[in-house]
Amino acid sequence: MAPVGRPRSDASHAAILKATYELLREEGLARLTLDKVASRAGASRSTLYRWWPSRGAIAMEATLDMLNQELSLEPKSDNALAEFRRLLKSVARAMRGSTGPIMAGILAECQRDPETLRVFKENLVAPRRAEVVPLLERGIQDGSIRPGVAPHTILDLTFGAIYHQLLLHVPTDDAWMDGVIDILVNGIAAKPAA
Amino acid sequence: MAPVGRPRSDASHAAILKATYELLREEGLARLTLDKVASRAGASRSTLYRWWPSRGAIAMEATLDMLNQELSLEPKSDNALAEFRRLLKSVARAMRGSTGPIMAGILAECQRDPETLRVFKENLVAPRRAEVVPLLERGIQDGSIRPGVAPHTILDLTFGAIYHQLLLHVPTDDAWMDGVIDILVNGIAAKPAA
DNA sequence: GCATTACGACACGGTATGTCTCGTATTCAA
DNA sequence: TTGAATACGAGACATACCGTGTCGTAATGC
Repeated sequence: MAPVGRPRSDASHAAILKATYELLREEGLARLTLDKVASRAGASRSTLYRWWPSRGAIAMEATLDMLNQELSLEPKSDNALAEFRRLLKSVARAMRGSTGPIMAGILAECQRDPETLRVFKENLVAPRRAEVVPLLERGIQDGSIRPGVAPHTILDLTFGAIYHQLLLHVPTDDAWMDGVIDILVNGIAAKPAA
Repeated sequence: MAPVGRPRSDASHAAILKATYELLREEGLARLTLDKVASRAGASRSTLYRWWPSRGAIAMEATLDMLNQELSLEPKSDNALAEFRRLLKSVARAMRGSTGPIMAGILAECQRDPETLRVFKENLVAPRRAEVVPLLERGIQDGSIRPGVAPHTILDLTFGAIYHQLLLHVPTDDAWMDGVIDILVNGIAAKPAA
């Protein structure tokens, strides 16, 4: 049971993630090469390949580390719908910074590497949804959200809208996000009786 | 003014686009190389580079040719909102076939090549929106869509949702699309009086 | 000490890129 | 009919990155 041999170097691990993260901010995932990561981290490419299967995997780990710091769901409890609003705005705000292009790059990488997509869904999409879906279900029960809508579909729409702007490189602002939320909450159909 | 010298070969042009299109269906954009395109088309790589600046540009032209055949807005005229519904379903249906992965690949390519993104927005996104936005504005005027919503934001949401499923490789069906449209039309907020 | 594992440095073959040269083909104008 | 201009297919070339492998050395437990 006792691990034998020289242990993995935490310093090297940290240096690699740091170098990856810096390079992602500077040049984006598209121009990220393992050569650059290794040389900036003072590591060798062998070490990278020993611990990660692909470029996408390294970028993913570096990004998840960063995202999980940046985005934390603080569960204030008033109306569930109001809380959902706050959540969306915080996501949109995060994507407005240098995190946005990195996320777009990761989504792109997911298209060329199924394994990266799997990790992305498993370690980012699924956990986030697992937090938000109960919130929406609570909203249905407390009467702020109408019954009959599938929480997952709500999330497809909202994150879809944010991804859409990200991928098309359309900058977002609070007004845009307010418009999105308004449509999402109230719909676009004219009310029968105003 | 008269063009001098040997004219561009239409046969070669067509063969290249056909080869590109076939390879896109077979292997996707991620595995598309200009070598393969050239050899399948019986052309030389020189010819490809003479007429297109990048892999993305070739893939884009081939895809636009195909998309513009596949998707045609047939303007039946009843309620504008009903027409919008039909449009969305036809887009979702198109993305369900082999076109979906190709679109996802193009969106990915756009993240690594700004010029490809520019062409994509200019030749696909913008013209489509130019068709649909007036439809939505008509819906506002004929009373089926409530005033105050920005047509562009509606499209950000709807296409965002479709792209979202595409990029995360989540297959869609009619039920999902119905759910999306329901939320979009009616919103998620509980009606004050049911 | 000794087995075991991690490390950095480096080399190798493979693949795709973008640019270039070459000989040949096709068009128009003189 | 000749020549200038341009396109074509074939292929060479340097470059870049990839993924793997080898080496000598360093660090840990027994």
